[in-house]
Amino acid sequence: MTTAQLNTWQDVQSEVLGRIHSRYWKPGDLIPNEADLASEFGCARATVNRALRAVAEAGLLDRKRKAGTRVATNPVRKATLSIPIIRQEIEESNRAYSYGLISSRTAIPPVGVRAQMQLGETTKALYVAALHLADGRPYVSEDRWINIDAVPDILSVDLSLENANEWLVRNAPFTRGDISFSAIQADAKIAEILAARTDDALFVIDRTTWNGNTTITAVRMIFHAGYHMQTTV
Amino acid sequence: MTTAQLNTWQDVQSEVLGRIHSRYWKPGDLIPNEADLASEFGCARATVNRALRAVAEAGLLDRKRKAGTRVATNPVRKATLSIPIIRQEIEESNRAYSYGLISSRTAIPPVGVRAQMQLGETTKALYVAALHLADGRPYVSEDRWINIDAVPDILSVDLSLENANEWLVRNAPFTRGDISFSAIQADAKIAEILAARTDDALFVIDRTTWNGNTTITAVRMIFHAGYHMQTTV
DNA sequence: CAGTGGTCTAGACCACAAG
DNA sequence: TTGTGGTCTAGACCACTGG
Repeated sequence: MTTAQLNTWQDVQSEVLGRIHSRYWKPGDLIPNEADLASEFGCARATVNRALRAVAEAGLLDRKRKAGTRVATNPVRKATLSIPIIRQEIEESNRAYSYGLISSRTAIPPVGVRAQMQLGETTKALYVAALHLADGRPYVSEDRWINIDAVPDILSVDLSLENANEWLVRNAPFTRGDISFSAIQADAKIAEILAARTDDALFVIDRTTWNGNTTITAVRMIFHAGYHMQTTV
Repeated sequence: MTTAQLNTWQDVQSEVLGRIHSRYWKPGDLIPNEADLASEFGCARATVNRALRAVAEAGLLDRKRKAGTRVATNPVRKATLSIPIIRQEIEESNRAYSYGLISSRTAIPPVGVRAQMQLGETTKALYVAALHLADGRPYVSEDRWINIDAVPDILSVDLSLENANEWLVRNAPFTRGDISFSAIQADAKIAEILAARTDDALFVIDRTTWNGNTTITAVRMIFHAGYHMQTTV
């Protein structure tokens, strides 16, 4: 295969992707090393490296020192989904965002939440229930526990005016988060909140965020019936 | 702020993350330019660039030519979830994987699928229904339409022996895919297949994949009741 | 041990966009 | 117009790991 000058790493990347898609390099194949590709493409090795690294991050190549670079046999497609800030998600679809605080109080969390947040049996946390609306219609309900020790300032915030998530995002940076997606059947209570029918299937996101080893908050977001979360690979 | 020599881009990255988390650089702040940081850290500008680019990709910085680099005000957390190959997902949890073909035939797809796949009104496609099991118990049902024009070889594959997804992954590379996650209520038919109860809430992934402008396949995966998809940010 | 990818450097030029 | 990030280069050394 002869190749013209490929000057940018994007050029190299698309050449590489082309060779994979055309099956000129097949799954499992060892491809030439960076130095060889660089001289073939007429560019510097660093440029080839940048391109191959990008393709490897996308999951289409496996790279190992000494062993070389192979076309992935099980191209594990990585979908990057940006965890939406609800307000943005709603406003980007040209609907009016609004927010209602349902309840806010300190209490000892139930055992499940306590375990998830690694809190003691007698440690109180701030419980916040709220509803986000799009064009006045229920969009997602939010059930949140906040670790007061980690974020004491939260107690002085008026959560009927400012949405807890947005306050936390701005004032309580986190280093790590676990996210879980699932489906639940609506019970009478959540059905009423979301204007759904009992037994409707609802999409749920559970998230716990940490700053180092300290839990910041655990939240369950239950979306209105019919919600889809979408992304692209 | 004085800083010792930071020699690797990872060093620079953690210093930068530290300054963001400690709020030494606050959301919205303009941070020094690459050249200044390079001299402060005692490394080359390319090293700083590599570090800042990584942090920006994680969503914590916004970078613009001429305008400089700012700490993101709405740190859009990007969760990368690797779309699982079902067999791997099951085997990694130390359960036995098995697979059953329910049906395989060519037919004209229903209008929704036809639109999604951009097929003509009279174009036939291959329909495959299958069930994946973990330790003999239903794990996920798969309902798939395959564009025969794009992948004619699929017709000569014995899909009772080889799982359609794995065959496609190996033999029909794709350039692009749309994915959607949602929740549905089990009807009698799917409830029976998945050993669930009617009205159970089930987690669903719909995926359409393309090679250039050609649709390869559209698939709906309906997971057993109680399934969680998890990831980390 | 030796080949491969991983990274750093110093310098250079370019593309974009704010003023 | 000009400051900023984006990228390329050529060369160098290092870290990991397969054989």
